[in-house]
Order: sequence, then structure tokens, then C-alpha cells
Amino acid sequence: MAELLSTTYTRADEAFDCLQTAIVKGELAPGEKIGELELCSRFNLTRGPLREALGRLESRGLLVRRPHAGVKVVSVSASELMELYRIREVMEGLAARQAAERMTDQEIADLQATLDTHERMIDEAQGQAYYQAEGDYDFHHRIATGSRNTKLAQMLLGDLYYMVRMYRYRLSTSSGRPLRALGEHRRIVEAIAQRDGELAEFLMKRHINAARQNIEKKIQEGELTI
Amino acid sequence: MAELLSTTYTRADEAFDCLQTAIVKGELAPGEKIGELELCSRFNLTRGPLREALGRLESRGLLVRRPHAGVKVVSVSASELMELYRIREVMEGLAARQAAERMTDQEIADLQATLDTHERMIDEAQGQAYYQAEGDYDFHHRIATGSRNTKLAQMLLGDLYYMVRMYRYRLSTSSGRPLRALGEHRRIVEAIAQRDGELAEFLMKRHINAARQNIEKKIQEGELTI
DNA sequence: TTAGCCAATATTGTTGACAATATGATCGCC
DNA sequence: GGCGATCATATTGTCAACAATATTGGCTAA
Repeated sequence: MAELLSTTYTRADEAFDCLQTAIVKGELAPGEKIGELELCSRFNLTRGPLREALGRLESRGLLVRRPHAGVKVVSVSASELMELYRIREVMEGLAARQAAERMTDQEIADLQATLDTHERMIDEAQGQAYYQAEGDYDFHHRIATGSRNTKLAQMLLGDLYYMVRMYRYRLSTSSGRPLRALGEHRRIVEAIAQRDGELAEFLMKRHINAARQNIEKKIQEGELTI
Repeated sequence: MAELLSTTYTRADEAFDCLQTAIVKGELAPGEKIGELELCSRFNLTRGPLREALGRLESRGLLVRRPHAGVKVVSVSASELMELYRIREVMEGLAARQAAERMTDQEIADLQATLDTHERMIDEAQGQAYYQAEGDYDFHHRIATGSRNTKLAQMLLGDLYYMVRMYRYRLSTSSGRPLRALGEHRRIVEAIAQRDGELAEFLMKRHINAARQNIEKKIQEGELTI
């Protein structure tokens, strides 16, 4: 069924991955207008596969194209970023509920183990927000997958997370937040382990809501410019 | 800024639209394997734009591609369709809440007017499920747009609805449901008109949940095969 | 001086030919 | 006779040249 082990990796896939990570990491700045030939030379690609990748990325909302005028990386305003978090809130709430109903015991055990890893990371690499961000991503990734809701996972992992991650990279995490976030993660996993879907949904929604408010505060304080 | 009036319509766009409607209308059956050359002759296209359109459609989950093996229309199982409704439930709940907060009075008035039109349609074209489906689509479309949440509207209108509509076309609406659905629509609009976002969200979620249960029942009764 | 128009240019959109690969049938072997 | 490997074929992936169009700079006129 799921032939994701398909070893065949086409140039268009390569182009897609390269561009996506470049956009997410900020190597291609939001609002930046980029030419096809420039991208070709930069990633050693030809225009055919590149254009196919551009089409996919446009479809996912990471860049906008105007016929004959070129392509530019999407720039998300502060208010749009907040809207993204509102969407995450309800979708990940659903994911948590379904994960509580459907994750295997093994998966839950693994999830708890990763939280321990995250805790060590936070201790060791104090202030290095990068690891925290990666750990956070890992946590949400596992729950999205654990929901066993293919489309939901696809929308979260394929669409929303990439847009959110665009801003994670320049978001200096506030000193207190990582530990509080870890605590929230633990409570969510607890609820999942107890197969309490309703509680898991509630906690997840509150967790993402808190993250949103945290970012909103920073934007208002001018620590984060978008 | 928003040059959506951009009159330039590229071949790839054309290909995309043609294929999308063909898939939604069932002219390309789910699970059907289709060759590129066949599609080219069928829609009078060349392979370049076609491939770009295929990429976009794959990215939206309407078809799956395996390198060198061809492309086939996605086939959604009954359980996956139910999962789609679970996603709709939370996302449209959010849309309704934000619509209650943000729609203009004019938009709300228009929305109420369309409900009157729908009522006439149901009266006149008794049993003609097609009009009911279109009216229903119109209703949900307006609320998604009215949420003023760009990404949310994009995900609903660009992704989910097309997948759901694939099955709308072969779903014979049960005699009682259209009128009940209209009543639910009216109550949702009422809540929006009173700017009661919480209630609008609750009613929308219940509305979609009812639709899901309706379909689920039909599937179990064997009236609808997927 | 500035506003509007026009043309040159560079970029994108499109096309058809070429290369690589999965499929399916044939043949040989067990 | 059934099963596995091999090869031919058709289909997809890739490429480079051609056509169409939006932008930009300069020019003219008010």
C-alpha cells in the first residue's frame, strides 16, 4: 500500500525539497522576488523540474506566482501568523483527541521517551532555542501522525508547519517558555496515555493558544518584527 | 496589490481547472490510472503545462503519482471520508466563529438572502439533490470567506471541499435531510447575525457532525458505496 | 519638471525531441 | 506445469530551443 519506500527520487522532488527548506530556513527571504534561471544555477537544476516544484510550492502557499512576472516568496504578516495559530489550535486539538483514541501503547511510550530527551536538551543547551524548536516540532509531528487521520496529518505537516517554521527560525525563544512548554507537553501526553481524548484536545488547544499569545506579546514588545 | 483580476490565464491553469473539475465530477473515476498522453489529447494540452498541473493536483491530494509508473485519481475510502468530515467539523467551526466576529452587516444580509433562495430551490426542485448540494456549497463557501482568515479559507475551499465534492456528486440526498440542513443553516446565520461566535461555532460543528452521521448511516445501509 | 507613452529587453510560458525507467510478456529453468 | 529472470515496449522524466509577455528605461509632450 504505502510505497513511501519508493527509492525513486525525481529532479522535481529534489527541487521541491531544496526550495522548501531554503524558504523555511530564510535563505530565500519572504517577499524576495526570485528568477527561475537564478534558482536553476543555484540548485543545479533545469527549468522543467524547477517549474513543477514551483507549482507545488505555490499550491501549498509558500510562494506566489504571477504569470510572466515572476515568483516571490510569500510574506506572512503578523496578523496572518496569528491566524495560522488559530487554525493550528483547532486542528491539533483534533489530532490530540484522535491520537488519544488511536495511538498504540508503543507509540505513546516512545512519545514519553522523546519528552525526556527534550528535557535533557533544554538543560544542556540552555538558551539554544534551536533544539527546543526541533524538539517541539518532533512532539507535534508525532501526534499528528498518531491521529491516524491521513488528511489531517498531511495538512498539518505538509502545509501549516512549514509556514510556521518560517518564523520559528528567527524567533528567539523567551527564557521561561521552553520549560513551560515542556510541562504542557507532558500533561498532553499524560491525557493521551489515559486515553482521555477530550482532555487531550483541551490541553492541546490551550497549549497552542499559549504559544500564540507568547508570540503576540513579543510582536507587541517589538522583539519580533515581521 | 491584489491583482486577482489578472486576466492572464496560462495553459497550466487551464489544465489544472479541467482536471480538477473532471475529477470532482467523476469523469475521471477514483482509482483510475491515467496516462499523460491520453490527458493531453483529451484536453488539448501539451505535456509541459499538464505536468505542472499534475504536480499541483498531487500536492492537493486529488491524485497520486508514482515516478515512471503513472498517475491515478485518489480513491478515498469510507473511513477516510469520515475523517474528512471530522476535519471539516473543527475547521468550519472556527470559520463560523471568526465569521461572526468579522463579517460585514452587508455580507450577513446577503447570506440570509441566499438561504431564502435555497429554500425556494428545495421547494421547486423537490428531490433534485443537485441544487441542494450547490446551495450547501454556497453557504459554506461564504462563511469560509467571511472568516477573513486567508489560510483557513484556502484550506477549506482549495483542499477539503473538492475532496468532499467528489462524493457529493454520487450521494443521493435523503428526502428529509435538505430541509433539516436548511434549518441548521438558518440557526447558524442567526448566531452570526447576533455576533455570537461561540454559538455559531457550536452550531456549525453540530451541523457538520449531523451531515457526517447521515452519510455514515447511508454507507452502513449500503445506499452509498465507496 | 513631470506625466504618459513606446519600444527594447529580459524573463517566463510553451513546445517537441531525447533519455531513463517501470511494466508486462516471453523464454528458460526447476 | 509453475515460477523466476530477462528483455522489449511504452510511458514517464528531462532537456534545450522557441514564442509570448510584463517590466524598465528612455523619450516626447504638456
